[in-house]
Amino acid sequence: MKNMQQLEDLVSSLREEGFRITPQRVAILDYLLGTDDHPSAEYIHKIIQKKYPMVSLSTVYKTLDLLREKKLVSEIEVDGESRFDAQTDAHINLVCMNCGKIDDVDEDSLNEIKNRAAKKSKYLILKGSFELFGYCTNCKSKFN
Amino acid sequence: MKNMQQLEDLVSSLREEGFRITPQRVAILDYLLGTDDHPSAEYIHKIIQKKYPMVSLSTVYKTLDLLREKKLVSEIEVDGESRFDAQTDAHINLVCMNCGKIDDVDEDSLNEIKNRAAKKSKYLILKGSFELFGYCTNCKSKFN
DNA sequence: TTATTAATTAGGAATCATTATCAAATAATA
DNA sequence: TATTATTTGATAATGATTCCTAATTAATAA
Repeated sequence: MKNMQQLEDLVSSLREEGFRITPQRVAILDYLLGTDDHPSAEYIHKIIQKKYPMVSLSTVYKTLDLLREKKLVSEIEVDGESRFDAQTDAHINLVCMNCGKIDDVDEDSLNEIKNRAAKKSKYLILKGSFELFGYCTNCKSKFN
Repeated sequence: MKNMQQLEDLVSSLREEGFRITPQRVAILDYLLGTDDHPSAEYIHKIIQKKYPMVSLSTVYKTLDLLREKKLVSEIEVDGESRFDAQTDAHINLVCMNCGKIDDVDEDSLNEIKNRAAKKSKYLILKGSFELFGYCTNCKSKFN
């Protein structure tokens, strides 16, 4: 399994930086690496609890903070809540305004756009967030 | 003044749709048309109160809801709060992670990107939000 | 101009995601 | 195995936004 190796690498890199490797952290990272959902903190908590009933919501939040800071997960804000994703390369998030599903779409031009905006604006740009909102294939039939 | 005409047009269109034209609504719309800031609801409230002390924060929220629904203003979520903008055409928002300033940058390719993503994904896409985060010209010198 | 009335406002309470706090538990180390 | 600094869990605090409702008012018609 690809994710197994990926998980071990990320765990090693955290350990090398002096962070402790707790079952909670591993469980959360493991879950995020194995899904292309874009779960909220609360949803992650609900899922993780099935396997590890002793994981608290506040630990989920703190672990996500850590992973975000280490750039191991990306975060987007949708409708007043944060959603997380192990896909950290620049991409577009397609957000369904009905069911809340989020799909990733690759788009090669995002880096050029970033560079153009940086040149035009003189901002020092560190990250980007590209969202398109609408209805997914399942939901759009309900809005005719 | 360009904004005067623009304000009257928007007011007329609201009135024609059966909405009442209150001083609160006019004041908020007027302010948004005259600035390229991307104020939060609370900031709008603070500014409006200087001229009209009797405008409540809940009215600001409700007016912004209305203007957003009528697509007269656009909204982006940054750092847990909504920021508003009378610029409703597709554009990039450059967000300073230090001072919170937001600048608009035009980018012609956004519509093509939207169309490509729609085709790839089969989503029905209704709107987009493109943000780049970093440090503005004033703030970036502090982060060397 | 005034009366009517449905839409709107003000103000405060409620909500909800997130952050803060801190005592208890534990991963890393020696 | 003992030590200790980090991390966790439970809960309180925060803060933006939404909800609620009586009072106000814009629009309309007499």
